[in-house]
Amino acid sequence: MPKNKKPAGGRAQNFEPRYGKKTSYQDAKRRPGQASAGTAGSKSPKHRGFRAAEDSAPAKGRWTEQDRAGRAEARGIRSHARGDRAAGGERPRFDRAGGAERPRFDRAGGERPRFDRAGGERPRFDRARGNDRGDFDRRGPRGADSRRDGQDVRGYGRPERDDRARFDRTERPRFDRADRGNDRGDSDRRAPRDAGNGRDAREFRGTGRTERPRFDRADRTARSFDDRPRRDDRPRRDERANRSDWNAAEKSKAHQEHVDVVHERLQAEAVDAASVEQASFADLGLGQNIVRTLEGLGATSPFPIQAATVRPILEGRDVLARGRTGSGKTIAFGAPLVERVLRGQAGKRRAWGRSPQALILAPTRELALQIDRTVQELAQSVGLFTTQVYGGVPQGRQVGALKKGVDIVIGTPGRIEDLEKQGKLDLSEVGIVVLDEADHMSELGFLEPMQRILRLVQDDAQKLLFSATLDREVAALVDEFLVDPAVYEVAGETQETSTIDHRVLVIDHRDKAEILTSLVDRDGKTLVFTRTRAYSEMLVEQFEDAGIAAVALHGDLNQAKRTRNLQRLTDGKVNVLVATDVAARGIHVDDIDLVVQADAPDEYKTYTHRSGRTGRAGRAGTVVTLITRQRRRRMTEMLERAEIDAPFDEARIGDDVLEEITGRQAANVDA
DNA sequence: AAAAAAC
Repeated sequence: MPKNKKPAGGRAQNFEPRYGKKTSYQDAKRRPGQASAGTAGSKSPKHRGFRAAEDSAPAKGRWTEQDRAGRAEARGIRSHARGDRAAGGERPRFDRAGGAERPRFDRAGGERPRFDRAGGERPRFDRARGNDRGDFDRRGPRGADSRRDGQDVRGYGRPERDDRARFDRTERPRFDRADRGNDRGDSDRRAPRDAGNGRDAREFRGTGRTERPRFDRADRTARSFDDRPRRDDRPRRDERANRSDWNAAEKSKAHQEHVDVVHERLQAEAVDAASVEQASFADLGLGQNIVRTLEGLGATSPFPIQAATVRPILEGRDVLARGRTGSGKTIAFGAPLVERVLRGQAGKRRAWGRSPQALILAPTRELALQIDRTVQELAQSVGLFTTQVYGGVPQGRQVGALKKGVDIVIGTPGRIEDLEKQGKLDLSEVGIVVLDEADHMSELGFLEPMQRILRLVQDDAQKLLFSATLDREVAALVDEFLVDPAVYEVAGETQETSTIDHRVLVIDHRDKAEILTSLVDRDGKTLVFTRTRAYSEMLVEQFEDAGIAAVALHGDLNQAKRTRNLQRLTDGKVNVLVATDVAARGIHVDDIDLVVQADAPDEYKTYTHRSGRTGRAGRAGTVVTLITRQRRRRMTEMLERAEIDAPFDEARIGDDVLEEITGRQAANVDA
């Protein structure tokens, strides 16, 4: 029954682990997820990330280590493609003149590429001449030695970065919450000027790898669609066979073993907030209308991930980007995508029945809807049209919109394939594809539909892969569909620069129901995650019985209920949403300040994404995970992989710690 | 093992 509202307990407690000791990787000065003997996830010979001694045996060639990593991480695809290239000696050429068929993206433009042709020729990156690893995969050998030689443990391997991101948790300053929002470039639209003092202003240059294309303004060159290599110049599909077999086998093995697969971290250009904060959206190359619309959306100056990706996307590059949850990824791909479609459509907009030029794919319908809300505004401002294509609703409206002609399709894989097969959605002119939550879209069940869809768009369509947990799990897609992708992440995105407090409550199972009720009995918006649909329904009932209005969100509900229930939380008509992992990724509700994990997640990525429903765009939030005693070890290991340091508290019904969690949040909301 | 994604 309604209780709590106790004002904040001592703040300091929130940052002082009172349970357990520091996690092992802190002591070891090593990042979780690093492949090594001591790494969680690679200790067991049964684990996919496990590297036995013989693993580092005979060097076979310069890309052998990568090859090996690829086999473990990408189920062999990547190595295949590499092998072909290496054997061929030279990277496939894409000779524009010789091309029998021009990409259809430029169909209306006569002989000239229409899509961003101002910049002239695209620079050629000859992989065979030394950049044999590409941007996607240039991490050094993963042998035990590479960790100990003083290099950045994260694998940047660039000595000049030592002044900045050491990722050495024990040495990093801790920030009080009061300071937050002032020291983060992305926490505040006011873009603090003092951010990152003492760091090098480092733009998008590939330090230490001279062969990487640079993105200084001066020597930046634009690339048209025509300049892009055609996919049939790449290794043929039959030569890359049995990918699916690999996937299925590896995945099912992982499932059988209940292994939380830790993929190798993607190597990325770390974009320093301080180095990009000067640029405005207009500076980055976006047009007036879009810039104005962004302002209307509350985006007056670019967040770091946006500052990083807008330019390369406008240049036509394939881009992989990792930015923490709530860091503004939708705009990071949405704005340049609209700009680019606009440029490619000059003079031929609004033709009846025109086929879409861009496709944005999301793993859930709610996320597709949400992306559309942002992208549609941007598109409208320049006279472009978007439509959603997702399942669970009658297809009539979607088909009707497509008949009239749309420029940008946003949707989920199933319905998109369905309409395409019915001949009601023509993907052949799609020149830009975005995969939001790309790592998730590369998982079993999603990967093959994604591959089928990507084969339907233009061979040389630009691909943009975004996720807060982007890792090498996307390798299967990258190898087949991306060309020389640029990889970005935002520097310094660590727990210390986050606005999320993490707590773990160790409870008795018999207390669980009552503790859950007391946690959601509060003023702010609370999102509760369960492992199963049934349990989420059960909890809703339980909360309602306790007089707390709550709604559920899971895949057993029809789409109308799903949409309505989420809306009710957004509108504030209820304060409690109980959801399965359908709501784990991407969903943005402005002011969720407490996430309760009624069931602990099994995977660290799930932890990251669920947690990311709070603490968005620099706002404060708390994540509480309930576990029983016997799960402590597993929880500790998962937190290590998620790179989260959270205090464990024993809790019983009515304990102060519960009041502290709920009461403090209520106080924050008032503030 | 569960969840998501088409009808």
